[in-house]
Amino acid sequence: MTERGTSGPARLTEMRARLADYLRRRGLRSTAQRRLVTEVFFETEGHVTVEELLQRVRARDPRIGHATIYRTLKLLKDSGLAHERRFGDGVTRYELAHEDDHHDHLICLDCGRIVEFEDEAIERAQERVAERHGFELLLHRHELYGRCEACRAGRGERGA
Amino acid sequence: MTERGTSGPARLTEMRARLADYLRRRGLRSTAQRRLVTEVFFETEGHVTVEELLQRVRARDPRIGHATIYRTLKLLKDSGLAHERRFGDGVTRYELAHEDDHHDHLICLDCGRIVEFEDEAIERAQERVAERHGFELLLHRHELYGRCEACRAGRGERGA
DNA sequence: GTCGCTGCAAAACGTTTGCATTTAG
DNA sequence: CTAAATGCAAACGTTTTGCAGCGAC
Repeated sequence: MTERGTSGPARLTEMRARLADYLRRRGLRSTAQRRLVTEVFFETEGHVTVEELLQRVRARDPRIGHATIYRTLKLLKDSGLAHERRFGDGVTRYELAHEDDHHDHLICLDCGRIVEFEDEAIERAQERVAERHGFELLLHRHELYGRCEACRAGRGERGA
Repeated sequence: MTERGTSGPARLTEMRARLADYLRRRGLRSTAQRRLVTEVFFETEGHVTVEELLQRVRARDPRIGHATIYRTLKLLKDSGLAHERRFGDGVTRYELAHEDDHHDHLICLDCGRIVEFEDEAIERAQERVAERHGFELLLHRHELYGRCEACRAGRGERGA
């Protein structure tokens, strides 16, 4: 997995600025809770569920309610900093948006492992399909479900 | 959209037989409610929600409870006669399974129109991606969201 | 001092389940 | 007669909302 766009601390600064911008433009406020939730989110890798994020946030401030997490994640999504993902198991996951990410997901049905992939040929084929049907393509969801190498070898572990 | 496999009434007979088979094999029963729900489902085109199906079924027998619909749809899914689809709007839809159906969906974000597509190049590319990551590909979900021709021309209609 | 934000609890949503009763086999 | 299926209502898990009080600006 290579870094895209700015990296490390510079990227963090950039993300904070982007959120600040988004808030200011809409007359919204920067509160301690919002800062905490976004910082924790920025530090978290992969595809977090709301519940996971809530736990991490409460480790630092137990008084945070789950409504705040939901509301802040919506903000992050709307400002383009987070992607919302629903992989058919009933929970919504969020992942940090990268600069130019068109990646999709491979999910192991046995252990739940989530792998990202990008495929130019598929991207192009999608455009072709949309065009063929007179659609303007705005977004897509592409998930491949299967069994990962570890699970096929019988050494898969349960959980995420 | 071309017919695949058997067509018309022959197809209906075949589907009924397939369900009967599935039930017999597992010691399950053919009840009046199950027959009603499956017949209504067989008559329904496109991607029905549970609620829609319930309404159609209740038009013929108002005493049917929604649990029966859920339970029967699960049966239809498990016997391979129905596909379960969840397009991010919070409702589960079901569609009749065809013989050799590898199709995916194009969904209009404005009017909700659902169009089916099939693309061999994408199917092959998916296999390649899975293999590249050491996955055995079992199933996939591929949805393209955009605006259909009618909506782009400003004459789209709301609803399904 | 506004007016947006918080936390809580309650409501909403689609779906599943427990149970007493009915019914297929 | 047995065990599966039904309908109802209650329970479920996730997400949303109403609201009184709090706090950013």
